[in-house]
Amino acid sequence: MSGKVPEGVIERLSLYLERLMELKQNGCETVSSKRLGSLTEINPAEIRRDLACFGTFGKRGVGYNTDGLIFKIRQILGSDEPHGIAVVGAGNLGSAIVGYDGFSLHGFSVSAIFDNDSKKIGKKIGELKVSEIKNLEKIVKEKKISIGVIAVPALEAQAVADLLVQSGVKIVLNYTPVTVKVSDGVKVYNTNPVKELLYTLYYLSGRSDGNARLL
Amino acid sequence: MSGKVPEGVIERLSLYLERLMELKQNGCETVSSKRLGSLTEINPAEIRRDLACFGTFGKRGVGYNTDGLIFKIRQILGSDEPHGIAVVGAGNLGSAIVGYDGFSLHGFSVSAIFDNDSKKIGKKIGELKVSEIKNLEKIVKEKKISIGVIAVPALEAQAVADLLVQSGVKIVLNYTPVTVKVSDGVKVYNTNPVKELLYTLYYLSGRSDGNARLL
DNA sequence: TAGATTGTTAATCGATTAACAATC
DNA sequence: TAGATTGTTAATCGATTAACAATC
Repeated sequence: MSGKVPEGVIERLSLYLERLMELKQNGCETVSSKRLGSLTEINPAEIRRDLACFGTFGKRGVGYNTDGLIFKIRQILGSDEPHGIAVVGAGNLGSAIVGYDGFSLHGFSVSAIFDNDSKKIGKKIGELKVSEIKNLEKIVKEKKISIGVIAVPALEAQAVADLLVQSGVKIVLNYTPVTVKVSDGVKVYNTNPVKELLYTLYYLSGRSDGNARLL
Repeated sequence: MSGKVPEGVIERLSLYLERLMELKQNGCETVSSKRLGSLTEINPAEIRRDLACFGTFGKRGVGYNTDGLIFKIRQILGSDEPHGIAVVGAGNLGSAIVGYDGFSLHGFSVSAIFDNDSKKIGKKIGELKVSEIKNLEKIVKEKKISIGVIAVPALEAQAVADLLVQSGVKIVLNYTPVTVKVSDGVKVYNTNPVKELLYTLYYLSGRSDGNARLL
């Protein structure tokens, strides 16, 4: 097991996790690779092989214990522990992210929001008070926040990224259209609806055979 | 040329496009696959092969004409024509999307925004007036809008998706954490920051060798 | 025991890379 | 002409799938 994990395994793992959580909610205690394969449109053999990278979790003749597999995948990904998120920018986008309710199921939670606009500082967004951006480093370290979200105007994106990295954040989600650079050891995910749109356009405009697998 | 296009080519094409537009801004009239390769961290041979799927655009001994290649890639992707976007939901998220300035460079523009809250209807967000959701189908058809964005509470996501599809939209960007289903011929992109976070977590937590290629 | 389904090996498939003749 | 770089073929690499013995 382990050795080297093929490209794509980790991406699929989070897909399995999502479906497994749905199955669990539906009271499903056991699931076969065949079943999970039909839910995810992934070949059952591939699923078994993906899981085999990390150990043997199933029972021959039976399948996988839903709960057990959820637990295992979380362990593999690292989402078995809680992760704090710091949002920088308390405008429309920042407020929307604070209100996003897709994080909590996976142990993520927005635990601080920052702005440099004195009119916004101290105001409440959901349960959170907007903090001064000057206090970012202190608060990020205090709360051991590992994820930073850039939700400021594009021009300020790089400066915010630098500040986040300096404060010890390990993952940066950048919602501006500019590409930010960070030092090694920190991972940036530049969200980019345009990339997806372009990708999808191609498969719609009759330029392909139309049998594309979308992301 | 053409035949069947390998998985991943289209994704890379939009990356090339981005870098090419930067090069153009810097006054670069010609670019070699080697240069583009170093900017994108993609093997030059792969770039040439990717482009060869669609024709021969370069000059041996010289490279590619920046402008010409931009034009060609746009043609391939379908972003040589303008595309209208309808945003549904005039809350924080919808407002943020209207203000997003990454679309215009690629011919996308938000041309309508909708809500069902009478307090919001008629209000201006940026240059746009919020329209009643009842008029969505009419306006989408009138303006020949091909892209719909779901920026409403999760519970309403599926209903909005259905309405968008019924109105003739061909691409749906879903910003809620629920997975929406649409009929064949329509492509949904379920944006999912959680998927990216989980993916990235793995490569940070020392569980891998740390040499992952991020999306 | 018979049926089901895993874990894993071997076969297939497809995508990436290297190499090089063509040619600007 | 000499140097550079393409377009393309052949070689490599890695990932997916099929098949099946192990075993619940």
